[in-house]
Amino acid sequence: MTREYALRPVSGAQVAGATASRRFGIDYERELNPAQNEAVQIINGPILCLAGAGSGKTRTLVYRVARMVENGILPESILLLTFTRKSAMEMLERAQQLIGAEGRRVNGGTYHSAANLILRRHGIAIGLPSNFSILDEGDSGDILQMIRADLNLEKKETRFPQKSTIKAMLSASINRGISIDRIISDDYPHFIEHTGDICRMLAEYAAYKTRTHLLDYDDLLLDLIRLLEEAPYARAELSHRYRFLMVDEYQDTNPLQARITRLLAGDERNVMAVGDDAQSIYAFRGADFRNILRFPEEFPGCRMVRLEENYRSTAPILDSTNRLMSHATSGFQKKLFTRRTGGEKPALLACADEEQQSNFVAQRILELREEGVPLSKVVVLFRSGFHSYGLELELRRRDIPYQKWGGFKFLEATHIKDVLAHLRILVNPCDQVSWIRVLMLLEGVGPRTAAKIFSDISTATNPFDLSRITAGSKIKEGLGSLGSMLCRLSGDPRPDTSSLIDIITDYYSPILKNRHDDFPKRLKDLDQLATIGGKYQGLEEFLADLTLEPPTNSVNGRLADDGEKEERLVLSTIHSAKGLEWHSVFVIWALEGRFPSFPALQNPERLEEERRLMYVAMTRARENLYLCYPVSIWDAASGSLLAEPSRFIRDIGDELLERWSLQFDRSNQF
DNA sequence: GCTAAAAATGTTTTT
DNA sequence: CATTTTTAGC
Repeated sequence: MTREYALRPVSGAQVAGATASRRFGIDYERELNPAQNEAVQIINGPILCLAGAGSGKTRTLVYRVARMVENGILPESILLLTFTRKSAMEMLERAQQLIGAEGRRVNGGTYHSAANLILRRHGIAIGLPSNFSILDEGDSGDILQMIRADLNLEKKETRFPQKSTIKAMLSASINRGISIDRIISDDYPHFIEHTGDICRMLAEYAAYKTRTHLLDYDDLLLDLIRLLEEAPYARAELSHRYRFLMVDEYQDTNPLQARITRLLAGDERNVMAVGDDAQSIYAFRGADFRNILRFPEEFPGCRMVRLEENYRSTAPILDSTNRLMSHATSGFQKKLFTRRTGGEKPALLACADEEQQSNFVAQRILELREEGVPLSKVVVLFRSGFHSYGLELELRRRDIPYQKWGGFKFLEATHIKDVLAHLRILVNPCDQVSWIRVLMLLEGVGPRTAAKIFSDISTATNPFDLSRITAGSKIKEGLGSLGSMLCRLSGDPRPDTSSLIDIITDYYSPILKNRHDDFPKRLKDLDQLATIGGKYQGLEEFLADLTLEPPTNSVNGRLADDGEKEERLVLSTIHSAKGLEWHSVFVIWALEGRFPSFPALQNPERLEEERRLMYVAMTRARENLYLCYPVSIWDAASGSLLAEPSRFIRDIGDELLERWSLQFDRSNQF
């Protein structure tokens, strides 16, 4: 997502009116509906576009880019903020298809990736060095655990929150703009007695990050705000450079991102926000659908356009999703319409158990393929990553190729993190977390010894000279080979990321073989890491991108690097499926306690979010929609029997769905 | 005191 | 299945 950028002088003519030539030969009035066209033609000033599911939102954004460029606006001065890498890529690709090479010059990415780029360049204005490393959730957890040990908070009689919970508290506090005390007393009342200790840890965490030049995801946003508010010169330059902002999925922005939008918009306020309050599904990370409703107040005089015609789904599917949302207790009431009459009602499948659910899905998918629907046009959606485990077994048994989105990520795998830690040390030798991770890979080194060795390293003139560190002979041996490798790597004047990874992999593979039985698979992952690295010139850029926009391949799925463009079924969490569409959609585990999920059952606001999540899932379908649930399942996690179909199915009602009854057919079992 | 191996446990969703 | 806690071993 990173691209080289050259600042060019801007003249007044670039925002000229509609008289500019139509060089792309686009007939806007014919290719867009009136509402879409209105949104496309309004270029200056704030505009809010409320776009229902499947209403041609991306199309509108892409055409608007074309219109702007036709008007003489430099593609470079357009900044497209989207929520996921997938949608950013899709948008830039489609812009390119429409207007050619100039489309490539449009800037696009997530708020976090934009913050990263801007801070690398301008961060120095607020005292931030440009070689900072970015922490993912796991890294933050490692640091918190270390701090907990340092503060002697390890042994507690009453339950102390886990590191991931503490991080979640901090994130909630920052992203929602609520004090940490209130977050704990409202959302984690059972930990209230530890409030003091948690605050001590978090203060230490903040100090630690500053000291070692580390930024977590939230810091990227916070520091960008700090830069824009405290460095007027940088802000002026940036709002001049990104003169035209477009934000997709605005309903998923949080207060910090809204503030960034306002700051970047500058005085000209050329901002378009696109979104749908009914599809807000990121409240857990501070997003607030009311943000989009507040947009007109934030940008007085803003124009409003509504896109309500759905081009995606058939009428029966849309009827059921409209019905689902008519039970919503908050948000705009609205009804999408479609001209795609005909088509089947969504199918409802009560399965005996998980096995039967998996069997049905697999079998039906094969039938669809017979009917001419390729695997790649089919998706199975579920609430949580682990809901697909059973189905994955069945798919493997039947040799149905699939890829899984969401759930465990490539870079969360230990072997990937190990190799990346070596690279991070090279970029940022103050990075204690990575050092300790690397040192603990050595025979005989645990957390204690690693910390000791690190304190020696941090005072040394050359951090990679490990030969003079005092340690036992066994440890010394390991330190020796680590040190010589690091010296070799850091001595390379023109390092090439992929060969760096290869050298580290050579060093690391004995360790890998020692620890993991499945090392051939993991070595293949490392090969792939090197391949990815080959696409970057700079190491820093590679590491930042990997943290912000990780590859979507799951570790255990078959890797996509084997060249052949095989047709594959997609398995995805609903969150990862947002903004996309498929010919046929299966939603599995539509069961009280799974979807809506257990933790959501207590809280009406969360339940509403689950409803929107179901809405997002169902509106992905063009032609076929299957809602499946096992009739009764013992849930070990909650210790209860789940035997109620999802309340959302009841809300839709029987007359809009078609019940399929499953016959037992033993011939399919083996 | 520290490390390493073995048993237990428990899972939303993502940048 | 991967992390976290417990226990054995050095």
